[in-house]
Amino acid sequence: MTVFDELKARGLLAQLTDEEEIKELVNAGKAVFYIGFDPTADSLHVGHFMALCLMKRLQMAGNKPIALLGGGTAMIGDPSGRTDLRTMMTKETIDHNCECFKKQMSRFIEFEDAGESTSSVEAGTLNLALTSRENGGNSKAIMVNNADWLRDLNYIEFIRDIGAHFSVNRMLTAECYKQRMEKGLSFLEFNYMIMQSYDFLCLYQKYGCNMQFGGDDQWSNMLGGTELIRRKLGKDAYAMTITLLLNSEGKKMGKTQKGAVWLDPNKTSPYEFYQYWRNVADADVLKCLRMLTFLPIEQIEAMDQWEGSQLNQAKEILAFELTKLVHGEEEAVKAQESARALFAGGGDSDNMPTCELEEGDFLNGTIDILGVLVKAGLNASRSEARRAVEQGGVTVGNEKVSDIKTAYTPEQLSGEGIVVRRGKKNYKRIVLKK
RNA sequence: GGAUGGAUUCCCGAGUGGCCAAAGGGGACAGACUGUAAAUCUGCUGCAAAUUGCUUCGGUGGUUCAAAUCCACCUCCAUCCA
Repeated sequence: MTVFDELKARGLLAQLTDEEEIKELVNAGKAVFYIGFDPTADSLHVGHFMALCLMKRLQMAGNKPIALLGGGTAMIGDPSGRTDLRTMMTKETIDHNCECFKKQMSRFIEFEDAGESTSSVEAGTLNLALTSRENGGNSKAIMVNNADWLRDLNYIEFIRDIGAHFSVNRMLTAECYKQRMEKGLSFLEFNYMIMQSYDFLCLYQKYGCNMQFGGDDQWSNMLGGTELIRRKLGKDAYAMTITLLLNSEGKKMGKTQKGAVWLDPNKTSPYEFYQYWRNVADADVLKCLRMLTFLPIEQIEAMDQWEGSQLNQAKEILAFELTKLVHGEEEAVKAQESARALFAGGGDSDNMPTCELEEGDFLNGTIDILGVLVKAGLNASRSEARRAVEQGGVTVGNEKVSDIKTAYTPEQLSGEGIVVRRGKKNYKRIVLKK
């Protein structure tokens, strides 16, 4: 199966400027494509992950990826599909986020070393990659930051040179501004599309980048780029968007009430990450497997026959595969084992999230259950913890706690400690700090 | 710059002097039922030393025994006019 057919079969493709052309270029490994990532936070999330997977897939087929960090565009903020203004970030925050993105991305995608493209290299594999300076031979990715060409732009020059090619009338009809037409759109944000279009032009000129991929919400911005290239250079460039990963209720996936599901293990632990996918709705499992994992498409199609509780296995596979991709096999195994131990009952609790209590946490030699819940982060406040206990949602060991006055002494927590559960899925082991 | 309307708890939104920690809905959380799913039903949803106390209704001051509610100024947003 060709890459293009595979992408299609996985339901990843949303909109394309020219299907035949793109298909041909991509299958032949001749595309130089870019995907932009605006550093709006200090970690990548699931949406970025999909884009990185796409990058990986195309790279494996011999195409050359360019990862564009939006150190310049993040100064403006993309209004696409948003109902409100993004909070403005300082340069320092943006630069810091760029660094974080860089590190995370290098885990998924193979990048050229700095300076590699000019100097000769000794390692055999790299040499091979450099046999041709044309896009065909070298499929190692490069990383660029649009801060390099956007931040120092001269305003007058820019609007004469680039701005003149944009029709405000047309821009206003763009889908991505729809929601903002009701609530208000500042001139600052209105410029975002032009910046992104300019990026494409720059990359086209500098690296021969002839394709741009991105989330489906980027469609308008991407078209701006292809059009600009045609007007400025009279050349064809292509754009293609990835389907947004929506759940059966039409909401974006990868979001929890606490916020995004991050790829950074310090922001979303491998266990939480695993649990997120373990808990997707029946209706969404197959879609997620297709769009997010690298499992052979035939294998996924076979699971399509599964029904009812058998789907639980599919969820386990999904959770495991994704955790493996993001955090590595070792972490994935750990997460799976602790999940099985907790939900299948009893067993090994070695990998359970643990909270250590110190001497100061005890008042008059004891700590009450509410204190434990808050300390363990299972509840945000004592009031909340109280409610959880009163409604019968708290279990210590195998015993339901029904009295909010229940208290524990350091002796009760010594050794193995106790396992506290709030609700069905939130566990924490409490031990004494040594 | 002018006119008008607006800002209420996680979100939407009611409240126009005491009966207001603030209706209703959504979401979240907990319970029942299940398959760590969905749907449904029930409870619950500011904080705390908890039949009580404390802090909240864009901001700052003021009137009053009493202010989300009245007054003044300010900030921000939307619509129309320029």
